Amino acid sequence: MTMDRRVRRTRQAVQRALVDLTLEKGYEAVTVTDLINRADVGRSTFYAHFTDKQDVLLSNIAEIDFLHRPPSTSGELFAFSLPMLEHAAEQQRLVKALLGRRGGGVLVARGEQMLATMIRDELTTRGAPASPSLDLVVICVAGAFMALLRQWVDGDFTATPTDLDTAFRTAVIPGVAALLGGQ
Amino acid sequence: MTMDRRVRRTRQAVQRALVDLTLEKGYEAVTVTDLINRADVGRSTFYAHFTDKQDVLLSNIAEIDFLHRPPSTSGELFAFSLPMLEHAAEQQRLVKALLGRRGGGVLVARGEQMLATMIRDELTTRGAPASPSLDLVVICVAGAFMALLRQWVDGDFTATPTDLDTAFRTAVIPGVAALLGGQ
DNA sequence: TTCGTTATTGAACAGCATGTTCAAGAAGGA
DNA sequence: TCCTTCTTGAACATGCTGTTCAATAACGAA
Repeated sequence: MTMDRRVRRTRQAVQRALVDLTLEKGYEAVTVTDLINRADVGRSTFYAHFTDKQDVLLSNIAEIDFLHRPPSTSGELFAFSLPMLEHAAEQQRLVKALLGRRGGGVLVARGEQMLATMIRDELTTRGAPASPSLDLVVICVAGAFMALLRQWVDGDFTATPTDLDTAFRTAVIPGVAALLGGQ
Repeated sequence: MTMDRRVRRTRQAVQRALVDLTLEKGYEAVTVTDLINRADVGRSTFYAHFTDKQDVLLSNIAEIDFLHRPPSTSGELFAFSLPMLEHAAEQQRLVKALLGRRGGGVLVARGEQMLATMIRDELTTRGAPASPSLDLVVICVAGAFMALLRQWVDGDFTATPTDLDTAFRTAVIPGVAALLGGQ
């Protein structure tokens, strides 16, 4: 499981280089050559570890660990929201580089999918019957949350996690609650 | 105002080439050389009209005209929804190429901004006091709608416009209504 | 410390995309 | 018709990609 120390050093250096360079130039503008230079790693070494620029991006997913939180099924609806936002606030650099406007769109898409799955599970657990139309509502909720997150990140984290959480709940909880109550 | 016929022909050929190629390979994978070949246009001609691949993309915005609908301020809340979706359903090819997963993310971002502005105006017109927290709710609503649209497009337009409209309203109208009613 | 294994290096390479230039020719429209 | 404007194709410098290879360096287990 624990890799060779050299491997660890190399991979980390490249991953950090991607974050740094993305913050500086935006993900699109970052080239493999940039990564190599910034990470101070041989070109052949890079391709021994990653296939792509995007491969480096995806390898960073594990580090955005607030996307993997266990869905706290008990308690209030969408309890994931506030803790997730608070966690994001603590990882501003990383989150901004990877999820921001200047970041690679891939992670946003993945995040939205993971969120949607999480939300769908929560709703069916609470008694909503699985159906195509439920899925559509789930997309709305996930889209709302991710849009909020993106906006926050691109606006350099003005507003507090609580502000965002409140807005999110204001917008979607009444609708979802009506859906659940009506069963 | 009306351009030289040659100019019209050239620009159209390139724009169409972008749509076609995006549907085939995805926007990212399309190169300027591809556009030139498909449009059957000289390289120097291309650069006489566009600066970029992205420039071609943006020049297509005007064609997605349902993003410019006048906000029908009267009648029900978010009346733009169903007509917009119906219009999108009629322009599947174009919409899928430009707004889909394989399309350039730029237009999605623009669409979300325009939507947010439209929604904000509608809410303030109806008496919601302008404030930062209102803006956050607006982001949620716009994000929900765009997420729905993206999902629809990438799923090849299964579901009807009415289905989507219903889901959208189910998810966000109760929350927004509470916000308006509470004033 | 030793020693076999594994990772890194740097340079070189072919391939391809970009964006610019220019003189010659074709098409437009008044 | 005739002047203007657009298009053409080719050539070019530049920069990025992804691969290869033999030499060297670092690792970690015994």
